[in-house]
This record gives sequence, C-alpha cells and structure tokens, in this order.
Amino acid sequence: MTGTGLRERKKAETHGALRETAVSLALREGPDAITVDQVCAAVGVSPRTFFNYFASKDDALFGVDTAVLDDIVTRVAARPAAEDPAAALVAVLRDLLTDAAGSSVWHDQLAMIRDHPEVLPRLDDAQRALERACTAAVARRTGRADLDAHTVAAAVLAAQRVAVAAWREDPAGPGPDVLFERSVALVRSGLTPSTHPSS
Amino acid sequence: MTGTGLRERKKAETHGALRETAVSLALREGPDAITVDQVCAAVGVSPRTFFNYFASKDDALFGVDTAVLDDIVTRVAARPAAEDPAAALVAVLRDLLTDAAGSSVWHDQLAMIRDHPEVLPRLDDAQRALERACTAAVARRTGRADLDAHTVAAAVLAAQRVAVAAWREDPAGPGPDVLFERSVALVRSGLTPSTHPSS
DNA sequence: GAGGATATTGCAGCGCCTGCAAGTTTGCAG
DNA sequence: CTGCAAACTTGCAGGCGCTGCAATATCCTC
Repeated sequence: MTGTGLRERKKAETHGALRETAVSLALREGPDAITVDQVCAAVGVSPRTFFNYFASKDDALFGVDTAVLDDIVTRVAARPAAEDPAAALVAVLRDLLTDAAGSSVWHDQLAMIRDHPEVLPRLDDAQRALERACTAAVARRTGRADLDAHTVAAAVLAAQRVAVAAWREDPAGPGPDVLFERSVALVRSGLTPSTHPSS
Repeated sequence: MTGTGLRERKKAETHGALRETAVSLALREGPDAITVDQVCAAVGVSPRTFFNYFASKDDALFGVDTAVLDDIVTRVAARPAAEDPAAALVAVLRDLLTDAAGSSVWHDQLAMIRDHPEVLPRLDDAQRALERACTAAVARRTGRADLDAHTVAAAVLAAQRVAVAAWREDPAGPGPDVLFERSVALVRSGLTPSTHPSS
C-alpha cells in the first residue's frame, strides 16, 4: 500500500518536512507572522508545491495526519469489549492527550495553541476530521453509523475541546488529560448538576 | 445605550444592509461565488468600509448578531427554576431552531448551510461565539463560571451541531429541531448505548 | 533506453484584508 | 448658526493566500 518505491517516500518526506518546519516556525514567531514563502524557502521547495501538499496554510499548521486518524479507529476497535463505545473512545483520546510528548509535531501543535490562543477558531477543520474519525470508530463498535454514533463522538470531543481550552487558560493548573477526565465525567453523568464542585 | 441619535442608527442600518445583502446573494449564487466588491456595490458603500463593519467576509456571512447572543442569555435566565441548567439551555436552543423562520437573515443562513454544505467548517467562529454566550447563560444559573458550565454548553451545542448536520444530509427527513431532541436525549442519558435505535 | 505517468516549478492573476492619509459627515458648544 | 472636534468613509498601495495553466524535470515500466 505504501511501498511503491522512491517516489512515495520522497512525497512523504516533503510532506513531513513542510509540516514540521511550518509548525516549528509558527510556534516560535506566531502562526500569522510566518508566510508560506518562508516555510518553502526553509524546506527548499517552490511555494507552488506547498499547495500541492496542503489545501491551505492552516491545513499544514493544524492538520492531523491521516495515519493518526486511522490509528484512533484501530485503537478504539482494540479496546476491551466490556467497555461501551463512549468509554472506549474516551480512553483512546485520553491516551492521545497524555502521549502528546510522543510526537514532536503533535507536541509543537499543542504548544502553539497554548502560546497563541487567537488561532483556536482555525483548529476547526482538524477538529472536524477528528470528529469524522471518531464517529467512524464508534460506528464500528455499535455496528450502526447513525445519529447516535455521531452524537457520542461529538459530545466526547466537546469535552476534549473544553479541557484543552481550560488548560490553555491556566497552563500552571492540571494538565489537559486530567481536565478531560473531569469534563467527560460530567458528560457521562448526563450533564446533571454536580454536588461536588469541579475545582 | 443605543440611542445616540442619527449616527448610531445609520451605523446599524449599514451593518444590517451589508449582512442581509451578503447573505442573500450568497444563498443564491454560493458563498464563494460572490465577492466583497459585489456586496458593496449592491449596498452602495466602499469595499474599504465593509471591513470597518466586519472582520472578514465570513463574519458577515455566518456571524451572529450580539443581540441574538444576549437574547439567549436572557431567555435561559427566564426559564423555570425547576429546570436544571442543561435542560434550560436545551429548551432555548430548540426554540431558536424552531423559530428559524422568524428572522429572514437567520433563515437565509440556515438555507445557505443546507444548499452549500462546503461552508460548514467556516461556521466555527459563529459557533464559538454561541458557545461563549451559552456558557455565560449556564454560568449565570449555576453561579459558577467553571469547567462544568463550559462542558454543559459545549455538549449541548455539540448535539445541536450534529442535528443540523444530519438534517443537512437528509433535508427530506425530520427537521433540525426534532433531530436535536433525539441527539440531546442521548447526551442526557450520559451517552449510554440506546436499546431503541434512533431511526 | 524509450515512453508514459507523475511531481515540481514559474508565471500571471484574482480576491481577501490592512495601514495610512486624506476627505466627509455628525455632534456639540458657544 | 457657526466653528471645532470626534467619528465615519473613502481611495490607494500593497502584502499574502491561493489557483489554473503550461513547461520542465523526475521516476516507473516495458
């Protein structure tokens, strides 16, 4: 599938190099301070080529590799059968948040969000891709790709998004994975008013 | 607050005229087929002025008037005290979806989403503004602006978003308000696997 | 190698958006 | 009603994101 020789490897390399340098530059100077030309100059590739790999500048900065998305589906499928779909999805997403340090790109993206809050709105395309992947993952467990699967994915991702936002506002406080657990607890209680304050 | 004479009225008029004609034109020809210059020509105002009123073209097309946002907070506060915060928010949003025909701009915006699905990602700024308003509304009921308030708002809005998406994919099926109730039911059950299929 | 497929590049150009330095309109005092 | 200050509008010049097209370079297959 991926093995077709030199060609595909070079493509993957340029793709990776473009995203890495774009994210790394944006982290240091701010996502709006850098230009596509800059990134291309650093990688040694034509600006025109940039758009052969990414649909937009934001796609390069905030996009999620399809490999990661596929990984989510696989991991959710591999969770114990005893877990209900929402629990399985939550577990996988929590691991992803905790392992943020694993991938340097993933880590830089999180750091960029932390240091440049004004980009939050532009994460939406990526979030949407995540939501599609999570919906597929849930659907595969329930056997139905319907409103319910979509709702589960969207609600869990909402908790994840809230957690990241809260962490961003207080980076000194609990990490995103901890806040995610708290937020998810409320969701899984059916949004009932809690008697025990969350903080 | 709003009464300072002719000046403010004219501002409000231009603002409204720009948004109305922008949305109306976009509904007919597609959001990407129209240009800022076109809209300005139709309204009789300089292109430069357009950006004195709106931060971006998308802001004009998809933005939500602060009046509407304030209205949400007010309506949530006015719900019976017996309702928990999530229920109050759900009731208000359902009414908003049902009354879509009430405002012609609001109605055109919904129709535009239905006819031009490719713009969904660009609704995010508006969605975020909605989320802030809903969070504030919930916080006012619980007395705390914390992670929980944000979670309730985000989860309920996720259900709303899923409902609109599902409606868009099958305009002939149930309306967005009905789908919203179904999606919200699952959220309020804590995302437990339903025994009764949703469709 | 020859030939076909695929990637990369330069170029020209549209459209969004911004800062700046005018010009114009409105509000307010005197 | 007159003059002044503040607010709003405008044109201009220009950067940047992004795209289509045609030409070139690279890789794969036979």
